[in-house]
Amino acid sequence: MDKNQIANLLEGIAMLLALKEGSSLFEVRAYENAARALGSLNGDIAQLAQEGKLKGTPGLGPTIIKRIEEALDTGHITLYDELRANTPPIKLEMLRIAGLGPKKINAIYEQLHITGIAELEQACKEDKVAQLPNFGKKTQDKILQGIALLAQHEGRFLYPVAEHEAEQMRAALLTCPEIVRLQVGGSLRRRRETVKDIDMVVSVADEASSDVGRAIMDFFVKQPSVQVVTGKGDTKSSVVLSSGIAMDLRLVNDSQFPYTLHHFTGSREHHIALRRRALSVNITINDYGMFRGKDPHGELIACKHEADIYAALGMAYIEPELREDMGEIEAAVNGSLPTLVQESDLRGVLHAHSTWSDGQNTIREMAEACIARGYSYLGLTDHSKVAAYAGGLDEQRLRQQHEEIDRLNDEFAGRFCIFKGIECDILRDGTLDFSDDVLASLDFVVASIHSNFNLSLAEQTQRMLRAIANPYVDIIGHPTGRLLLGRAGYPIDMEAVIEAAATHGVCIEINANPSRLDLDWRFVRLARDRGIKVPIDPDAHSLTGLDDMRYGIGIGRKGWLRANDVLNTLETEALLHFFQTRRSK
DNA sequence: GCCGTTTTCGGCCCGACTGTTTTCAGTCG
Repeated sequence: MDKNQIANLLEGIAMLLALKEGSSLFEVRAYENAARALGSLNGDIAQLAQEGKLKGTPGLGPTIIKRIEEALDTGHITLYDELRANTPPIKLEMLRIAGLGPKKINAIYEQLHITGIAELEQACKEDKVAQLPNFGKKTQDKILQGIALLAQHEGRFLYPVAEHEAEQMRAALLTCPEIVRLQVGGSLRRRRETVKDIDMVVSVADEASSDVGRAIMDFFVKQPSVQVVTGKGDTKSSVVLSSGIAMDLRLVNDSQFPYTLHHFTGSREHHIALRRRALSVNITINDYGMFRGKDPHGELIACKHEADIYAALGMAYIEPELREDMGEIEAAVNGSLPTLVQESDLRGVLHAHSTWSDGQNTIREMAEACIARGYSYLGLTDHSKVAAYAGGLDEQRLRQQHEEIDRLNDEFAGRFCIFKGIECDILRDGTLDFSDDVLASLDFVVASIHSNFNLSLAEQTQRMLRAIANPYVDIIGHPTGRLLLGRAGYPIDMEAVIEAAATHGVCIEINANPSRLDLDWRFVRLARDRGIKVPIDPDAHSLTGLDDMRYGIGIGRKGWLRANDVLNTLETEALLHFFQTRRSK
């Protein structure tokens, strides 16, 4: 059993405990904390357990360590099995409905004996839920809305969808002259790969009356993109937009803005850790300020900007992308936070397609679009021959493509460079779709899996490791094959892949396509720590696909990448040297 | 269930909004 499987079991225990009547919420939290602590643990879990090194890890106490050991020894956690056996599955399903928590779920289950979501929907329509004690018509309607939302999108949205909605609303609100500051917070600001809802914070002048706030809230809920108003107050309103995504608007006085923005940027885990640190230096933080002592009406520590909040705690400013309680607080205290990569650090594009395979634009068009975006090079990577569905190139067409690239490079000489690459399929057995002498004719090789997704974890990992060991492979493309909100990636031992890539000096890309964002940011950090260069690649199949680079930048920043950790921040000559040096080894 | 340079017991981040009930519990972020 690996680390993530055990973390999932612990998370499951937390969820099941929450649904069990009479259990302690703090115990639930303890299991949640433990699951996360395990997730961010480096190294082989079995080995750490054997050497007794789990002890001392914050969040892992004697009881939970015993449960981890049980999972390692037997593949099971008895507590989990028991809880699972005693929890009707419908309770877990109901947990995913917005507005339903453990208490209401238990009340519904005990009194209506529901066994499925469809039955719950039926019971709502028959007005049975509204009749329950402490329930009412509005709660019932909210449950129906929640069920509809769940069916529509599984409750999450791709980053660009949320970004677009947020940008539109931002532009509309900025026409209100009373608004002093306005910023998007939440997971969107933290650049998570998918977003559940949009948080926006606005401020008005300190001396503004509550009428001003009310007018802004009225304006907000009347925007054309608002479909349903789910809550409205003077300082907070909630809506669902026509795209199905929920949005909260928070309104404060301008002197409270930095504290509130910080609060609504999250993450929850970052705040718990930060507030714990604040308490240890006798400071209390809430949505509206930070105060000396334990009294949230005590002496205010004045902050104009978010950075002042961290400074008051004796810490460096923590970029929103890093606020996930993954070690950023310790790093901010001891001054070891990285200077994160920015889009302007990128010098060129690697991993892009043209009309030679399944791209929509010619090589020239792609190259000129790169020049227009300020890039110095394009690493062209059309598909290899086995990818017939994508018009993959055979050896002869590859040679013809190289002639075209040579002509274009002559034309662009001195101001732009096209590198001859390929996105070469990794075959089922881990060999590549081209022979070594064909691969040798290229400047660089991206190797990707596009078939046989259903191999076992062991087989898929072996397949990838064999490809990584091929001396002509420079970059692994979209390493899990996942499509966000669409399909899970193929099973693969990513730690083993990263280890092998580090050994062979192979890069692992962040595929910047917003439906992929693969390598996952949680593993980007690990790859970086192992010294792996991580290219940020658009996998562009058209000119507009080149604009996806910024989504990859977001993920790179979440993975603590600095500019020199990213392969395509290298200038043309340096990158060529990098590829040639790998070849000569 | 975890944790401790005030604590080995008694805390655990903190507050808005909602709905139902009439003073507060539940949910959410």
